[in-house]
Amino acid sequence: MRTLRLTLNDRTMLLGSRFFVGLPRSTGEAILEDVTVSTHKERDLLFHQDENVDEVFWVLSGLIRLYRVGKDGREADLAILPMGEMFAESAMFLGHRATASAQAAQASIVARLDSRKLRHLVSDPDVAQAFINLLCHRAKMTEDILAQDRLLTGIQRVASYILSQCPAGSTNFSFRLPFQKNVLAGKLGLAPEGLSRAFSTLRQAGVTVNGKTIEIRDRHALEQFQCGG
Amino acid sequence: MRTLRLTLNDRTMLLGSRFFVGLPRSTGEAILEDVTVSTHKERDLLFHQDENVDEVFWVLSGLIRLYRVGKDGREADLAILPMGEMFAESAMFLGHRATASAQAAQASIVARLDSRKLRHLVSDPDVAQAFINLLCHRAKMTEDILAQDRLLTGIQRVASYILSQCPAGSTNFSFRLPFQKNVLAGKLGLAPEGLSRAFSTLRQAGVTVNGKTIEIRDRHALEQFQCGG
DNA sequence: CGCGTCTTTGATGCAAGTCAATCGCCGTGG
DNA sequence: CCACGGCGATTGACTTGCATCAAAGACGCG
Repeated sequence: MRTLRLTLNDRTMLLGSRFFVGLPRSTGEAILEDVTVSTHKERDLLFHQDENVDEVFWVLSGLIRLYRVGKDGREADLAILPMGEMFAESAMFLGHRATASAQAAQASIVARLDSRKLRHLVSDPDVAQAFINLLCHRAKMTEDILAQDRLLTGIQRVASYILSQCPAGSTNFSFRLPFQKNVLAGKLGLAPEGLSRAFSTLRQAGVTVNGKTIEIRDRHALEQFQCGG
Repeated sequence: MRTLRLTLNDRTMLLGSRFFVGLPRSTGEAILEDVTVSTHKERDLLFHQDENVDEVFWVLSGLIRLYRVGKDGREADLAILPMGEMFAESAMFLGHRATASAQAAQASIVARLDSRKLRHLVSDPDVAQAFINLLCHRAKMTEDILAQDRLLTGIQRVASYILSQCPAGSTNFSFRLPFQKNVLAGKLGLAPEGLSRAFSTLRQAGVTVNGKTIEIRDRHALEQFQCGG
């Protein structure tokens, strides 16, 4: 399903997101001029790896999962993108070939723009700089994940994730998972069963899981786990 | 040790490398104007993660290893950079903080440039485009490694690597490893012992390893392994 | 020739994937 | 309102992959 234009809310949300935030207002508005909007049910496929992709996308709501599919059909998540994130941006510089598949991990709304239009604007130094910032940030994210995969065990990655959700300074806190456990498992490079077991091991570090609510009794106990206890 | 200027060979090599190849000759030469050169023994540290890095680098010869160090001291390789590759480029856009450590994996020679100088040139659309291309390419590399780590076993990654060295169309070939097995193991996310065992398993697929020389009798047998045999 | 470093091999243990069964939750329809 | 069916989450038993430790072998270098 396709709706024609961006709501005002979505527009201001996007203008505050990573890609646009460094751009002059007028440039940002000009880019958003020709944007279209589409909605997707959970599990809808936006595009498939190696397919031709002539658009760039922004997540307006929901959650988009980027992943690769192996020869045996198994899938590996590369990123889980929340509201405001841009994607398929590197396809537009790499011959319009998608480097990964994109799927709605929940019901989602997505903004899209013909990438040729944006491509021309790269001659504007502000736009180029925005791309560079975005790409650097993305590169670091992927490096972080790779390093975590190689340096930490599953349980340690889960502990890290929980701590990353902890507001600085608090030792005792709780939060709601922003997505299904399924999705979190994929993001952390674990099978769903593995995540489940990790949670149950972390109980002894004072972590209580109830549906999507996670409660941490003592931050420091968790930090022990994160560093290899 | 530091030598003053670039040799003519190095200069033309760099001008043909990924970052410079899309740039007008004059722009490339201007950038290389203020470059300095340093040489490093194997295992020399160029910079450490989280350190301040005010330069960007190019590999003139040898091999530079980018890696992260975990809290327990274990190391995870993010990339092994051969001649012509640029690095620490994202530090210059991320507050001059290195996202990884860099070490010479062999005796190496490296060109370096004050990153503030290059930073100013990003307002030149050609230079900006060169950065964007570089960053996209790098992002894809890292994604590839992540996907390989998550989708393939160690043996399959080794098989993939060997096949990636195979000239298209030939079914029967041999080549020399461009670095120590140690380094290859790290690049593939394996312990050295793991790589050794992988080679010995692959013997039954017609792979013969003798020092740094690798010989493949039948490409197709290897492809079986790569896909999960 | 002898020493150190890289590599290989073997034995062992842990991490995590897989398969299968169960449980709990929620929405549907009777 | 309750019974049913479906799906995600959990748990258990088992298997595989790989790191680790230890020792022996190969290789290069002074």
